[in-house]
Amino acid sequence: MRKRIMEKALELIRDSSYKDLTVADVAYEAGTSTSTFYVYFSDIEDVLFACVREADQDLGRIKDVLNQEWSSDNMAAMVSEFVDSYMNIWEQHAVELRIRNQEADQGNLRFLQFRLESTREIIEGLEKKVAEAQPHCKNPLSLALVLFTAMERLAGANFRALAGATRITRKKLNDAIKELWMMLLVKGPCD
Amino acid sequence: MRKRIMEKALELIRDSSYKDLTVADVAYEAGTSTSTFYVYFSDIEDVLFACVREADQDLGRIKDVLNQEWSSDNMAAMVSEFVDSYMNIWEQHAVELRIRNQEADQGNLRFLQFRLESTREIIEGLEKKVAEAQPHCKNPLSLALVLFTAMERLAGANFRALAGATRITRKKLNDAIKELWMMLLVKGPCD
Amino acid sequence: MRKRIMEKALELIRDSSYKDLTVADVAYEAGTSTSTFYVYFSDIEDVLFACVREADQDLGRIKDVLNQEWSSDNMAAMVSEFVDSYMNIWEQHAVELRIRNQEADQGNLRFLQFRLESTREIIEGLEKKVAEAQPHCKNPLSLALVLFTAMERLAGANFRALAGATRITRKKLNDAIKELWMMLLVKGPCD
Amino acid sequence: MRKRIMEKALELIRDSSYKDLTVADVAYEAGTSTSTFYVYFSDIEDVLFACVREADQDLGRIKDVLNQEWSSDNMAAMVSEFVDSYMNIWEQHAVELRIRNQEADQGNLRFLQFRLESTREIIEGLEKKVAEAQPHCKNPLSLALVLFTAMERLAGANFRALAGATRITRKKLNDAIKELWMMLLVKGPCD
DNA sequence: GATGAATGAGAATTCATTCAT
DNA sequence: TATGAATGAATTCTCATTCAT
Repeated sequence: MRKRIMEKALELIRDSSYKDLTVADVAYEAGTSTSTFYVYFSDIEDVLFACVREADQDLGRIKDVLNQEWSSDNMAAMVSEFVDSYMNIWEQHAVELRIRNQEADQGNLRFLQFRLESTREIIEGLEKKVAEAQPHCKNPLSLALVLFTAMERLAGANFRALAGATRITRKKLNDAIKELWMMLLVKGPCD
Repeated sequence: MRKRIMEKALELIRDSSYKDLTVADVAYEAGTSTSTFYVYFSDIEDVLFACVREADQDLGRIKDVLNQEWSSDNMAAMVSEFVDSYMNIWEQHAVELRIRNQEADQGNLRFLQFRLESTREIIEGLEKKVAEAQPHCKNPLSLALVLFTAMERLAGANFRALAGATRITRKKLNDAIKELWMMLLVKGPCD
Repeated sequence: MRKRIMEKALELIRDSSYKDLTVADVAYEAGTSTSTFYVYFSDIEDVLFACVREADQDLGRIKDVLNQEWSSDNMAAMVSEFVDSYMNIWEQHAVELRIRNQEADQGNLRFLQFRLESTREIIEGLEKKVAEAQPHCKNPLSLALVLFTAMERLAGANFRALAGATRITRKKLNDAIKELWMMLLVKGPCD
Repeated sequence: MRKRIMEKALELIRDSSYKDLTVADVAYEAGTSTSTFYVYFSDIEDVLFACVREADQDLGRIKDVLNQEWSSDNMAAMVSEFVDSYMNIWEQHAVELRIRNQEADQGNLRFLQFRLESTREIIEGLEKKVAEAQPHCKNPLSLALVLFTAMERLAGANFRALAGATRITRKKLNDAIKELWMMLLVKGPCD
C-alpha cells in the first residue's frame, strides 16, 4: 500500500501542479482511505520526500562518469557522456527532482538539506575536473557550480518555460551546455 | 489601501513561505478586512502578480547596458556592468522575482507568459552580443540562454541553498559568472 | 450568534455528558455552521469557559451575606441564609459550575485558576467568621475549607450520585450542612 | 498482558488527563498492538473500570476501623485512625479513585453504581457511629454524609486545586477533618 | 493468545468568499 | 470605498474497531 500511495502521488503531480495535491486525492487514486495514508505518511510533504529520496538513488550513477579519468584526449567524450547521463536521469525522474528543487527553493529545510547532500559529491567532482584541467584557475568551485546550476535548471525546465522556446530544442540546449563545459575545461578562463 | 496590501503581502512572504499566505493574513497585516482585500484583488495570486509586475519595471534598466556597444576593448567592463546590474536588481526585488520564477516553474501560465516576455529582450540582446563577438558560433541563442539561466538562478538562490555554501561568497560567484561570459564572448566555443 | 452558541452549548450539556459535546453538534443546534463557531470560540473548552465565566458573576451575590455581621444572636439566621443562597445559585447555574469543578478537578489549569480566584474571597470570608466566633480556634482556614468543600460538592451532586440517595432529601442535606456550620461557629472545636 | 495493559493505562493517566487516553497509546506503552488490547478489554472505559475495581478491594480495609467500638474513651484515637487510614488508601490509589469519582460525577452509570456500593457500607458505618454517640441527633445519615463527602473530596484534591493552597498543608487539613468529626461525635449538633 | 494491516466514520479546522450596510 | 458578520465547502486528521493469519 505504501508503495502504491507513492506511485499514485507522483502520477497525480505529473498531471497537475502539486500545490493542490490533497491527501484525499492521493488516497482515492490509490484506492484506499485517508486513514491508510496516515498510517504510512504524516502528510503530503512526507510522501513527496519519500519519492524524492527514492529517485535520488538513481542519481548515484552519475558519479561513475566523474570517477573516470577526464584527459584532454577523451574530454569531449566524457563531457558528452556526463551531460547526457545527467539529462537522462532527470528525464526519468523529472517529477521528483522538480519537486526537490521547488521545495528547496522555497526554503523547505528538509529538502534543502537533502539536495545539498545529494549534489555535493557531484559538484565537488566537477570542481576537481576543472582544477585538474585548468591548474591556474582561481576558483574552480564557483565556475563548476555556475555551470552545474545551469545544467540542472535546464534539465528540469519545462520547455514551455524557456524563452523563445520555439527556436530551441533539447538537443541544441544540451550541445550548448557541453560546449560551455568544454570551453571551461579546455580553454580555461580568460586570465 | 491597494498599495498597502501589496506591500504587506510582500513583507509576509519575506518572512515565511508564500505557499501558506492567506487572504486573512494579508488583510490583517494591512490593518483591514478581507472584504476590502477583495475590493482590489481577486485572490492571493492576483496580488502577487501585481507585485511581480511592478518589480518588473525596474528590470527594464538592464536593457540599457545591452543597448551599448560591447567591443573587445570594453568587453570586460560591459560584462561586469551587466552582471552587476542584473544582480543588483535581483537583490532589490528578490521576493518578487523569486515568486515569478517559482510560479512559472510550477507551470502557472500567467507567470510563465510574463517571464517569457520579461526575459525575451534580455536573452535576445545577449544572443546578439555572442553572435557579434563570435560570428562563427553556431547557436548563440542556446549558449546565451544557458549562461543567463545560471545567472538568474544563482541571483535568486538563497545562499543556504548552495552546495558547499560555506566556501562560496556572492562575490566569487559573480566573478565566476563574469568569467564564463568572457570565455564565451572572447574565446568562443571550442570549434 | 456568540450568545446563541453559548446557550445551546449549555442546553446540550444539560441533556447529556459534555465529554462528547462536539463543535458540530453545538453549531447545528444553534442553527449555524462550524465555521461560525470558530469565529467566536477556539474550541469547545473555550465556549464552556465563557459560560462558566458568565455564571460566575452571579456568585458575587453570596459575598453580601458574608459582609454582614454574624453575631451569636443572628448566627442561625445568617448561616441559614448563607447556605440557602449558595445552594440557590448552584441550582441556577448547576451546569456551568459542575463543568468548572470537573475541569478543575481534571487538572485543567484555566479552570483551576478561575475556581481559585472565584472561591478565594468566599473561603476567606468564612475563615474570618470562624475566627471571630471562635477566637481560640487554631486553624479556622482549614475548618472553613473542609465545610465549604462539602457544601460545594453536595450542591453540585447529582442526587443519583449520593449514597443511599433514597433516604436523603435536598432539605435534609442542607439542614445537615447548616448544623455543621453552627456546631463549628457556636460550639467550636473540641479543645 | 492484561495486567500489563492495566498498569500502563494507569501510568499514562498519572501523567496527563485521562480524557484523551487512546487505545493506541495504551497498547503502545504496553508494548503491544491495539488488537491485543481488544482481546482483553472492550474499550478504554473498560480498562479503567477494571483498575477502579481492583483499587476498591483495598478500600475494604477501612471497614475494620468501623467495626471496632468507638467509645468516648477512645473516640479521638479511633477518629484519627479512621481519617488517616482513609487518606492513606486514597494516596495509594489516587489515580483510580479520582477516575471513579470523575466518571461517577459525570453521570457514568457503571461507575456511579460502583461508587454507591463501595461507599454505602462506610457511610452507614459512620451513620451508626454518629447515632450511637449522639442518640438525640435527628439525621445522623445526612451529617455523616456531609463530612464523608468533604473528606473524600479533599483526599482526592490535587493540592494545587485548593484555595489559598499556600497556607494549607495536608496535615492541617486532616486535622481539621478530625476536629469536625470529633465535634459531631462528642459535642453533637446544636439542639 | 497475539498481531499486522487496513479502514469507516466522524471530528476539528481552515479559508476563500459573499453580502448587506 | 470600506467592512462586519457569516458561511460553504473542503481538507486534514484521529481513533476505535475489524479481520485474516
